[in-house]
Amino acid sequence: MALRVYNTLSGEKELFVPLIPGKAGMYVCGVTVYDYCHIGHARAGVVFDIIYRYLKYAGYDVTYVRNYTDIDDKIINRANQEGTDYRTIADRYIQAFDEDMARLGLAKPTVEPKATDHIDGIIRIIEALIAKGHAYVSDGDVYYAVETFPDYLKLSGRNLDEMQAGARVEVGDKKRHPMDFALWKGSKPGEPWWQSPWGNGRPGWHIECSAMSMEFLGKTFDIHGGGKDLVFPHHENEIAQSEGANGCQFVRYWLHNGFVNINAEKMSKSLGNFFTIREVLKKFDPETLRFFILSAHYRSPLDFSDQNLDEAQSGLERIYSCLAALDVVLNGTNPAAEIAVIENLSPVGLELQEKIEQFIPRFVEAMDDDFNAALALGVLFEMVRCTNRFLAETKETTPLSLSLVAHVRHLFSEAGGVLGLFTSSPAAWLEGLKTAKAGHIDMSPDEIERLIAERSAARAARNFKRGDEIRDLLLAQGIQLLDSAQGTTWNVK
RNA sequence: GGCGCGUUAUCCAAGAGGCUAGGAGCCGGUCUGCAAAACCGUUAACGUCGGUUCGAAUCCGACACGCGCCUCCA
Repeated sequence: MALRVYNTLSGEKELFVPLIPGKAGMYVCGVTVYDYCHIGHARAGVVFDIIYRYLKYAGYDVTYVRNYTDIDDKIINRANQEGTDYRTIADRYIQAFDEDMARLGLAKPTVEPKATDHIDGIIRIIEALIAKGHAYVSDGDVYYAVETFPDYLKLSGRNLDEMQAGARVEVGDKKRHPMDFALWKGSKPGEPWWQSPWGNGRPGWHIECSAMSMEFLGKTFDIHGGGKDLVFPHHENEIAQSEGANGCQFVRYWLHNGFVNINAEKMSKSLGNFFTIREVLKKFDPETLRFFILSAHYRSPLDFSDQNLDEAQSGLERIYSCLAALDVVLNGTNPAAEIAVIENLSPVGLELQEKIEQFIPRFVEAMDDDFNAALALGVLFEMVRCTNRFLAETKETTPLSLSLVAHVRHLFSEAGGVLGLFTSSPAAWLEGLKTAKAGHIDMSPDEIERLIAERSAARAARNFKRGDEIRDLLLAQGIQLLDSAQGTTWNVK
């Protein structure tokens, strides 16, 4: 049983062997803070959150670094549009990012550095690159000379000649080679700047990640993550910078998450077909969004639509309903999960017992296989079905049934801790879902209650015709009635 | 133009040669005055054409369709 991860560099799943036994260093490219995050950011955040959680669960001492890119053309443009400074914009959207990610239940990384706090480190790397002949100064800018780095494009599996055939590369007159990229940009009037040996200016986009990862994780570390779209040029350039400057391997395992699609097309700022996390969370609860993201493998494309979110919500509701039923049985007690006697178990009880024993091994097997959360969820659902069956046939609780139920509950908490799910109290989550749905109807709760009372009276008088009329009336409003021995309640369909 | 990925039942989705994935839905059952909800059960698939193999959704080849990267992107 060992963790295997898909490494973009090799194009294969590889056994995960950390640089230092028992430890894992992980760097994930965060966001450029110039606008609210969209659900593509949510996916990247959730994906690497469960990778982080699973590495910890697997026993590694993990150092997780996720940066904020807080200086960039887009931030400056936004500041100019609003007539303010870059810092105001960056700080505003850093805060927004933190709020969004907290709502999605992301665990805090070990460090969340900002590019602008690492200008010194950035300058040191650029100096080293110049000294080694990998970079050159040109009219206040500094560029990386890609032809001096033979391994350039090894991550994306291209070559320089083919890239040029793409013909979308502009040949700047400051560059020696059209593919050379900026490490340092001389500041234009009105732009923020920092002092450097090459004059006042600011860092290029790629260099900050080389500087910050080296600062917190060293010259070589285990995992570097980000969206697929960062493979080229961002991560390719990071390799050129870090390996060019340090002369040793930069990253051992490159992990890239797939995109969120809208109607099978990539969702992106440039296409304008994106939804912000905030918009989505007005309609769906954060855990539903997280569950949806986890329902596909992290490298696969994920098609976003209301229908798919609805389905995710139904699935999550199924699990929470089961957990709520477990909590009712447990009724606040916390019996030992150890099973003392397993004679007397019915076939269904024996099956549950078997599922319980297999649960963690199967869960771990799924997650060990390149963090296959979708498969892991399948294991959870099998447990739900088996548990429901057991609860349905168990009329009275016994110490044995209680211990089985408690064991199941513990397992869901354990798996939920890795997936970042089931953190709410099941009853509260289900109630919250009902309340949220109730916000979408026109009828007031008082009016509904009045009609329910009238219907109950009619039914008591065996006037089922009138009772059914009221039921149909409410249903037309999207309100469905739930009759039970305790009376009638309602929810929104 | 170059490089790469994908195509699994009504929909979403896992699956790296022989083992019921799973979810949503449909349908059937339990429950109910009848329903609904809930629960249980059940159904069905591997883009096309070839090849390798005792055996292919899975490996190889061709084709078709879709998508991504090559420009800022998660």
